[in-house]
Amino acid sequence: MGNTPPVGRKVTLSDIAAGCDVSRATVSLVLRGSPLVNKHTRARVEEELLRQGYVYNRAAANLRRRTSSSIALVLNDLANPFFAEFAAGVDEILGNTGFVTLLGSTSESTERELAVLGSLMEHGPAGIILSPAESSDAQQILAAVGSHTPLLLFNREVGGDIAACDHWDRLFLDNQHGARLATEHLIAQGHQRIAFYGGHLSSSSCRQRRAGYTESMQKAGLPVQPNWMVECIPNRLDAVAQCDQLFSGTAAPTAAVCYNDAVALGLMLGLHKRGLQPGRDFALTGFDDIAEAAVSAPPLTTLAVTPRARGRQAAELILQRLQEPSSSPRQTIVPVQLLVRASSCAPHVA
Amino acid sequence: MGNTPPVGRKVTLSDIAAGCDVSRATVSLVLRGSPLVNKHTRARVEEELLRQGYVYNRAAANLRRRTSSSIALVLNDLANPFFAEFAAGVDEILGNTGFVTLLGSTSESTERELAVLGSLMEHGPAGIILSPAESSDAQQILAAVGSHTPLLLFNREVGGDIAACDHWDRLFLDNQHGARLATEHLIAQGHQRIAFYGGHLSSSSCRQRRAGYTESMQKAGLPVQPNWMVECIPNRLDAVAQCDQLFSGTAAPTAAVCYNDAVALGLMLGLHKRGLQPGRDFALTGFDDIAEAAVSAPPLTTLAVTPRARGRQAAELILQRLQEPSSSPRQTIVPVQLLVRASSCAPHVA
DNA sequence: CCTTGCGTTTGGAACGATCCAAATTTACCT
DNA sequence: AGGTAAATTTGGATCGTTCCAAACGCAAGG
Repeated sequence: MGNTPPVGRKVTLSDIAAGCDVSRATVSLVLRGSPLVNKHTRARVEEELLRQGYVYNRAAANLRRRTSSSIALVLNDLANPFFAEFAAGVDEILGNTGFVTLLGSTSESTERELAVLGSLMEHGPAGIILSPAESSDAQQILAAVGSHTPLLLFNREVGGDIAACDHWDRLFLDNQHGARLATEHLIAQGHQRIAFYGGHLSSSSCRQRRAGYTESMQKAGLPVQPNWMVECIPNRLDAVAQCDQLFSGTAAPTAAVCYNDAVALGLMLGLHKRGLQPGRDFALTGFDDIAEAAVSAPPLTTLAVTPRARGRQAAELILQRLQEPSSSPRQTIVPVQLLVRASSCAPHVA
Repeated sequence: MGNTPPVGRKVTLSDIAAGCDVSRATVSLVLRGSPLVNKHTRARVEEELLRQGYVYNRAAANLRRRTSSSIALVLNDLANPFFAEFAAGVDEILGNTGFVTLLGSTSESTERELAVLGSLMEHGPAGIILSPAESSDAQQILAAVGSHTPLLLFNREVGGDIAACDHWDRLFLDNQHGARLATEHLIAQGHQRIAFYGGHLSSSSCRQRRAGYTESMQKAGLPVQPNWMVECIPNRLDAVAQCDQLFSGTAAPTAAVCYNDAVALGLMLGLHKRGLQPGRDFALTGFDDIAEAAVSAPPLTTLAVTPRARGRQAAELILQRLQEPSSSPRQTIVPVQLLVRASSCAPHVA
């Protein structure tokens, strides 16, 4: 008794069936924990499964059942800690639900984005979570993913004919409100000449943050000088480099709302180089609350967006969508929270 | 002419075949670019593919061909920028090769690691890239992945009966040599009382780095005080918290080799709190060269490990293994490079 | 007219699972 | 024992693709 497992081939359900003299159907029922099968049969089958070292072939099952057990996660920049945390959150939930995460990283390239989406679609994901590249086009993405796979757009709006994609779910940060909170906080501290520093206008999140800033400035009746609106690549290095632009006009700002934490930390260094001490001579705020914001010198006032929780939320949203495929699309705007730390001091009296 | 695509169902190869009146086999040949099919037939089929919006079902093809087009990537901590960069590198290469990345994040939990591996195995990956959790057991992992799927161990050795897993490929950093470089650099700067700060002895990389440190100290004939070997959780927060331990003994160190950059940056803050200025009153080095190392105050001397390149390398190694499944297992130790910055000053003369 | 050969096309059996209706066994009640 | 209902098991078709051997059409050669 007990024939040996097959050699160059994986153990299949038929091998188990043959090994303990039942039909394939019965083994299948055991695998899925059906209450139909008899206790003793189940025990015999389970022993055989162990003995032969069976591993379930989910692809075959999915083919037959016309289901899917994967979710595609396509990110514009996985190396960015914000998205890395987000991905960890997504995977945390999906892993618990028996789904597997198909990863794709696009490095902000729309070409690569389309290629990655195309390749992932061939694996038939049940849904897609997409944080698009900066200049993604709605039409092209729609063409790549079709209209049968639910898609959750995260973090950024796409360009082009958005109307065609109004069946997508959306999960965005409340960028505008966040920037308003930061600006109002600086105004409350007594600042009047406040800049908006960093980011690219081509990204929707930057435009939204700027809008919040502008709104608050107008509401407070404060003017905005052109040289207080500085664009830069949203990383530390370019933020250091563009610092001088802030001070190129006649009226130098005493504070800045920064596009994100990376930019804010870069600006701190730039200020140091000009002999200004951030948190004493100049106030500034960030966005994201990355790990170092709490421990920089001075600690950075910023807006917490809890990317890991966002990842979990995104996963949950797409799973909900799978449950009710035809309920109307949802747009979720998640609030952000102002964390006041030492970098947003009151204006320095010279 | 031209019947419409099916409704509640995906377009299949049979739909195309029916749509342009050829057999399924012919369509299949067209899809795979076979030279056998006639030019005109190919054109007709390709038009029909477009017209119906066909998307290839790779799972079905893989089932029939008994192949796989995915690689599992299982990481102990995706949220860590080092691994996020690594993952981006892996995905970059795999994406170009038509493979898809199955992601799994384990959060340093061995339980979750086994669960994730089990779940990913059901999708039949062609290979596995694993950066194991701190106290992973070789036997258990082997049981989870079987011995038919090639596995590349990254970054850490696993515990338990390693002999059973000597068919795995390995890709490690040269931790010991790196720590030696850092220690020797500090010695050359004139330091004699040098600590090793941070990390957990349960991780193999920490043990290796300590070994390199100890080796260099012995070679230079320098004694090591017990309170100079401080363990801490390898993140910034705990590194700040444990700082005082360094100064608890009679002879305070004047420099420290830190387990990694996060720890080093934390230590900097801890030193500040004690009124010591890192880079002037105390010298220190990190490990990893994370983005902020270059822009901290002072900039951090560290060891560059180029995680993105490591990711690309890991992907290439596993692809090579798929090419030659039975060549003998490889162990690759990649060199690390010392980057001298301002944090590693000469001893301060009081 | 029959063969031969080449270039193309094709039906049907796989791959490893699930579904379903029908068959079989077991249990229970008169 | 006979009959019926419940519990358990099962064969065969099927998911969407690829493989393979066989068949087809057609031109050249005998």
